[in-house]
Formats: sequence, structure tokens, C-alpha cells
Amino acid sequence: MGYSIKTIAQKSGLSQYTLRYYEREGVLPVVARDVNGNRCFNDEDLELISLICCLKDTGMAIADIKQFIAFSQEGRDRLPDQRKLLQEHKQHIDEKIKFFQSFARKIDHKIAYFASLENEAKASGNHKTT
Amino acid sequence: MGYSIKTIAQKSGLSQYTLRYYEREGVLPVVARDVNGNRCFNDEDLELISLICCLKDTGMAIADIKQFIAFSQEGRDRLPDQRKLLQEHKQHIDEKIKFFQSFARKIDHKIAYFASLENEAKASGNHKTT
DNA sequence: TATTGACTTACACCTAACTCTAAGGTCTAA
DNA sequence: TTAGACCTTAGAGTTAGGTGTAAGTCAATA
Repeated sequence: MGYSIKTIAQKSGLSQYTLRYYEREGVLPVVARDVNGNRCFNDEDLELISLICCLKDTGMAIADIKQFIAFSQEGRDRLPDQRKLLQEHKQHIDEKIKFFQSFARKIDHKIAYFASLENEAKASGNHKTT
Repeated sequence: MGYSIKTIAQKSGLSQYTLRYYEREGVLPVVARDVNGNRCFNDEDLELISLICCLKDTGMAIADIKQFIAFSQEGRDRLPDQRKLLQEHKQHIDEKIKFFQSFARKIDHKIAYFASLENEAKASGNHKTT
């Protein structure tokens, strides 16, 4: 009945240490326990962990994720607050995508420039670059 | 005659602490000094710092940037190594862009879902969400 | 029944990337 | 000639986000 921490670690890609750390910090809501006091995750937890990973991997700070989770535990009154957090984060992501795309172009130019220098170098000496 | 650390901090957006730290760590090549031993940056340094910021802001670790800079100080023999590092990093960036885009879609769905719940909630009680 | 393996908590430790402090040198303007 | 703004180094402290250890519980199995 429910998943052990080991299973969830495998499914989520987070370590057991990290899962416990997240629960301790309030990044995860408190997880249910079985009769022996062992954590007993369900599909809803798994779903939430996947969202948390997405938020984290797109650069949201643990403290902000914690705030988001806290709102989700408070009930429907907090839906607008949750939505606001997501919308703000979405904006950050959009900005990052733009920045990354512009840098991808910049780096492509650099690579082409290096390639041209390499061809040059085949015919001459060995000097400093950049 | 060159730029002071203060000027470079303003132009680059890095703090003076960070600039010194970068030089200490070899993230920046050793910077020229004036007669009093004060750092004296030039336009080439500024150019390099801009590249370093791009690498860092797109997630390259300080240690890898350091390696890149070390190659650039060794001369044209290392051009292929420099190019390889950039190409690998470019791949990471491309993957990140894809991941970020897919998450941007996911979060948009979530936002829409929250909005629909909010409308529902206007007519009923206050329960847990997510 | 003794061992094995998975789990628990509390707490110490680690790494990356800064960030600050202390103690001091040099230049310029009043 | 002193005040203030700027710089220097060495080294300590901070923050975020984990990661690891020690000591103990519990259940299944040889």
C-alpha cells in the first residue's frame, strides 16, 4: 500500500537523502507513515514531486517552492497566490529561454570563429587566442 | 590607461569581490597591474569577462570555465580543445532550452487549471488543492 | 534466534560560489 | 597634512542545497 522512499527515489531521480531533506524543509508536504513509522508515498505525492523537480530544474529556489507547497496545503483560498507564483516563475523561464537562445547563437559564432582560426593555424605558428 | 576594478564591476555586473575571486581561481587570466599594483583591465579583458558571464549564466561550472580559459592561454594548439568545450556546452544549452520549453507548456496548463478551480471555488467551499 | 536489509531520526559535514573583514598602501583635494 | 576615496592581500564567514554518519527499530528469512 503506497511506495517506499526507495521506490520514490528511483522513480523521481532524487536521492533518499534529498527526499527526507525536502520533507524536513517543507518542500514536500508531510508524508504519510505506515504502522512502523516508515514513509508511505502515494501517486499524488509522486505527481507533486514531479512538479517540484520541474520548478527546481527551471531555477526556482527551494524557499519559493516551499512557499508554493505551503499555499497548496492551505486550501482553495490560496489558489490565486499559487497561480501568481507560477505565473511569475513562467516569466523567468521565458526570459531564460530567450537568453539561452541568444547565447546559443553567440557560442555558434565563437565555434565558427575557432574553426576558422584552426584552419589558419594549420599553415602558421602557435599564438595566444580568445 | 585601462579600467579600474570598480569600472569593470560596473560594466560587467560582477562585484569587485567576484572579479578578484575569479582571478584568484584562474577563471580570469592574470590581470595587468599599474605602478601601484592596482588591477588595470583592458577591452580584451572586458570581452572575455562578457563571455565568462555568458558561460556561467548558462550553467557552466566555474571549474569548466577555468579549463576553457587555461586552454586559451596556452595558444593555438589548444583551439580544438576550446572548441570542443564550447560545443559540449552548446549541447547542454540546447537541451535546457527544450526542457524549459516543455516545462513552460506544463506550467501554462497548471495555471489554466488553477484558474478553472478558482472559478469553481467562487461557488463553493475551501478545500486542499494541487 | 540470529542475521540481513530497509527503514527511522538527529545531527554533522561537504561543495560551489561567493562575500566580507582586517590591516594596510597610495593618490588627490582642501 | 590630513581626510577621503580608492586600491591591495590573506583569510575567515556565509548561503544554498544537499550528503553522509551513527545509533536504533522493525520484519522477513536462514
